[in-house]
Amino acid sequence: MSTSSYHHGDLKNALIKAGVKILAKEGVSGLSLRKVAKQAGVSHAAPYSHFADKQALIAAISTEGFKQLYIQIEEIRAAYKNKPKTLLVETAWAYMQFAFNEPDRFKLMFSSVLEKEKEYPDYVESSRKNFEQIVDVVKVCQSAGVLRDDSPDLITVSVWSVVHGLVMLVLEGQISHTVLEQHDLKSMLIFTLGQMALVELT
Amino acid sequence: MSTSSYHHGDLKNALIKAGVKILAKEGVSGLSLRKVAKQAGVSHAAPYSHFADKQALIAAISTEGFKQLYIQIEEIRAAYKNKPKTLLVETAWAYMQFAFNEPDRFKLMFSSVLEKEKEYPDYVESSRKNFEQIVDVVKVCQSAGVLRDDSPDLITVSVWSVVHGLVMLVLEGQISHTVLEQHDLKSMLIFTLGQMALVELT
DNA sequence: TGTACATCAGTGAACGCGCGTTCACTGATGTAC
DNA sequence: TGTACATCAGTGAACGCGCGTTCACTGATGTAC
Repeated sequence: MSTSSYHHGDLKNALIKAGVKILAKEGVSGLSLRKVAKQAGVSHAAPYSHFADKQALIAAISTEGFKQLYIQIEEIRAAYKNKPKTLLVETAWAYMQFAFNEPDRFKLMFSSVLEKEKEYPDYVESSRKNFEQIVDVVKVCQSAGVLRDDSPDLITVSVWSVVHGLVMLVLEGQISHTVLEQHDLKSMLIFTLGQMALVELT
Repeated sequence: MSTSSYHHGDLKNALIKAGVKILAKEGVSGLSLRKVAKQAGVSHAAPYSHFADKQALIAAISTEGFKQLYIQIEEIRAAYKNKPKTLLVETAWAYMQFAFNEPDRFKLMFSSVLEKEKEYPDYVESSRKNFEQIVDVVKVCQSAGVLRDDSPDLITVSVWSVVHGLVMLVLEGQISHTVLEQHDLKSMLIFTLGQMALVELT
């Protein structure tokens, strides 16, 4: 599987990686099949051997992102199994860090750029799994009296909303300079999550 | 100022309106100067008499959106001056309704599609004004014991985050079918805001 | 009131560009014998 | 072990398209006299 051979060997994954790189360098609007192919060192028609069209590549890039995020949060869950307050904060913080490490992949994943989700069962499944993962964290926090004992789905939507909203507002440059200068991101996250928790989070 | 004359009379505003319409029909990625010109019934080079480039038109479309949203929320503020709980809910609801009436303009306004904001002082100013408007609502709620008595800026960021996050997640189709079927948007908004409030909002 | 003229909003042709996708092809690979 | 062959991943030319922007122009308008 030398890189100099005519056949690439693992072009499919290489294209996903290249896509992630283009996303990081040029954003969602700069993501094109031709650039991805070039980044992977392959002719611009080569991706069609592995993806039906641009949407299919986008689906794969997103899906892979969901899986990575899932793993990162699983690690948090394992580490803070018995510390619900820390579990809540660190799960949210992992989400936020993921978003800041790869802003444009994050935006892609949680946007409707992918038009026919239904056609990509792997995408749908990993997205659903990530939601269930947060529901599980929320349930632990509910049992421990950290979050209100309401419908777990609704509480999850609330918690997710507040974290997702904060992330998006910061990512999109909507939070004023003055506010950002006075507080670091993690403090803002804890403060904001703290508005929702039944107990002090710090 | 007949519409059949060679000179349009109010092309600048007509172009903004046309842009809003294209946005509604084809989304942010479908917004092009050429389509906007066509929609306004004018040659594709005509916009350059009123806007330096595409970014300038985008700035104008966003700015006008901020001004409209400001007015809508001012009406809410006038109507519920002395009912802080209702004020909070209805302000958030106005924000949400604005987003759902014109999803793509909303996304445009609160995104970083506009690259050099600084070059559009009118945009920066109206965006800042809208933030201050929410801060004022938050302060009223704090005085009335509806929201925690912390830094108004931070509380505003929290409240804004939760509402913005919920809006974005719903707009981008991230909330699962099953959850959406069981709760209407306003209930979800009130529930979510309720997580943050010190008192029952209903 | 009528005329000459300056202004400048809007026109239409043209530019170069990058895009997604297709297609006939080529050549490296692995397998059957 | 060596050879013939089928497979199919990757190539490169070509397609049509819509885009932002420029430019020399035209003709409607308002103003100065």
